[in-house]
Amino acid sequence: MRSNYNIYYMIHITLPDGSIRSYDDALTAMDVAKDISEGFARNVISAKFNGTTIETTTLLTTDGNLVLYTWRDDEGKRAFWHSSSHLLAQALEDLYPGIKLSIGPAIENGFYYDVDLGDRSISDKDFKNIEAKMLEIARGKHDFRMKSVSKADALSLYKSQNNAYKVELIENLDDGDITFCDHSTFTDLCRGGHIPNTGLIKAVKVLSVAGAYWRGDENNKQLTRVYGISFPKQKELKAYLELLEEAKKRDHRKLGKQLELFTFSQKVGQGLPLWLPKGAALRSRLENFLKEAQQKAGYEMVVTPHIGQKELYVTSGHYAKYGEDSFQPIQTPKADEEFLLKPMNCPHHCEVYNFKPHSYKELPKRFAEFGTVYRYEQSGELHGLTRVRGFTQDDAHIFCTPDQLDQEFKNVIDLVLYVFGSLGFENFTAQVSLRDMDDLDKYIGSSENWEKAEQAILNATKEKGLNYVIEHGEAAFYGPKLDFMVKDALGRQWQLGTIQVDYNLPERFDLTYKGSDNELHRPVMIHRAPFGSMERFIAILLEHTAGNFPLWLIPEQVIILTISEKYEKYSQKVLNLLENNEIRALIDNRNETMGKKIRDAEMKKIPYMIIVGENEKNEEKISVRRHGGEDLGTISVEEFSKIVDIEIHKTLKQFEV
RNA sequence: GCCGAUGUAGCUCAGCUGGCUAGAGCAGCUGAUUUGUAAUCAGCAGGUCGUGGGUUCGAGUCCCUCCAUCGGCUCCA
Repeated sequence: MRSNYNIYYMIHITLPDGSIRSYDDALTAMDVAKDISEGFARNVISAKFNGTTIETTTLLTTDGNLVLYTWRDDEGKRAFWHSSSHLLAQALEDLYPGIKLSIGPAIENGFYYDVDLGDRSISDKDFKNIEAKMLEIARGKHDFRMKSVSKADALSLYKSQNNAYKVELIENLDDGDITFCDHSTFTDLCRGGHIPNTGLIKAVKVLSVAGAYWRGDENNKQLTRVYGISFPKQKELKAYLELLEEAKKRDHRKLGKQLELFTFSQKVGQGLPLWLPKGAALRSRLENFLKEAQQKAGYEMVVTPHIGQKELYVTSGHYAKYGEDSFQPIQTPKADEEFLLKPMNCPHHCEVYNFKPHSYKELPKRFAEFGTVYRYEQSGELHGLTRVRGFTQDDAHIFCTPDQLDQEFKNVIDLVLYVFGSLGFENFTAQVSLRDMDDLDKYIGSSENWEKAEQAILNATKEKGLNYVIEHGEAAFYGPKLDFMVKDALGRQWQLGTIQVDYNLPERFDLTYKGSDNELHRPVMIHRAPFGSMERFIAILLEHTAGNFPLWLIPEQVIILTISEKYEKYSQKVLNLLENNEIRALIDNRNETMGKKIRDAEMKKIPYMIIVGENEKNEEKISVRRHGGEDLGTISVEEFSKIVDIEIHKTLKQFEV
């Protein structure tokens, strides 16, 4: 790497392991990779220099930190998929001349491109053509080449194509910062971060099309979004598609049907789940579990009606915000009388608080209720049990003094962590949802109170040592939130537990307490729901466990399988013994073979199978098989009860205040 | 609500370019079998092909409306 002209200075490249390589001339990231090893260089597909994503062909002219990425790194995948989206765009332009490109980023699994197709449309019948075109381009092994373009040139290019989307994007960029990326005959406005050439893309799949509003605003034109994914090897694409198939088997809608937990009826209405006996049993067990913990944590249960006068929601501010988009008021024979189905429990709980004057000595008051609420979600938004129109919140509202807020908030975090821990949710994200500072009109309440509330949440979250992310613009209209996000089988994030600080409703409902100074003060309110809603929580739990719920929760823990009808009496005796030990069991004494009964029990995902026949009857014992096939041998009911007890207490701990 | 797709028996699915009384497996019912760790055998029954219109000599199949579901977008108190 010796040059005749630059012998007086050296370039020092620091690699992630801390080693420093020195070169006496400018060189590319790929040159450094080759210098490390030719084999490694063949796998390098993208790079970062001093924290900025660069091309592998970018000339490094100064000292700095270089990170080289392969397909195994997230950064590498991002570059791979970002590059693939260029191919998608080119393929679409080839197949649908005159379309207008807008944006096309890499996403968590793959990439998309949003295009304006004019009056044409794309459906899944076209996917094969698009894939074939993309692969054809890929095989050309075209290099990705970045170039700087002046703002004027960039604008004139897209203005000549009548592409208002790109023009809008460029207008928001500074002259000098504008780059394009070329490959083959294709060019696109682009910030950079590509793989070396198109030839690395060996497998491509167009996954779906969808409408997507320009800039995510439903007032803008809806573009066509084409989703795809690509891989360096055909084998990897196949594995990915198989993974998707596997995930679909854990879909809560499928399992809910299979395990007879819940159903929907067109006659009842969309988004209105019907809980079947087993689902209802599971649900009430979950409720009791939380009730017990809440009782220890000083909550008091209340019960409030499913409807409330319209005035209630005018007072709360919800009517102004959501009135139009809600189930419309219920009329009565009396003119001017209107009730709303309750879309949340807070206004009712405010009135519960208001039933008598409070002293600071009584606070905090913690009112809890499994409150069923109804929200008119847009039809296109409904999704199994995770997004419904009628659901039950494990709701509670804490009314406390401003001084108590921090501690109360932290206590609620403990309760949520207890709930998540007992159900095996370890991979959750704590999301601190704050205001969108660019659109403050959306929110009600004083900015001073918002400031206090946001600070309180951040403090508690940090102090509890939660791994958290901050999302601006995700707050509720009346206050900031701490949401516990969990992913479903397909990797979609759902909000389960939520804790929200609210200074607003106490104001609107004129809630007060008498302080030690004999003056009236405003309490602070915390809304919280550890599950979020029973429906969504059970849905996500189903997807996480694939229906193999924790033993303490599952509706049917044990099934007794009789070898033949001759052992029915003994099986009944075993059932009674199990029931005495508070084990939930049922008997399968059908006239079927053992193989058949086991198969059925396996498919119902019952954790334990007890087989009783001649031997068991004579020895007064039971033979136990665990779901999945493990044989626990022939043991007594007492020994079995101990096994069950140990397993239950492994996951279900007592809540400690 | 918007874009795209799908809708056949309780469940899972066949049914090609429109052409005899719409098929299968599982589940159900009846009978035989009395069974030892993932499907015993036989028979029976079960569908206005999501809904309402249209095209056609003829529609599960083609077209339109509506409904529901699925993947996204927007929304999510």
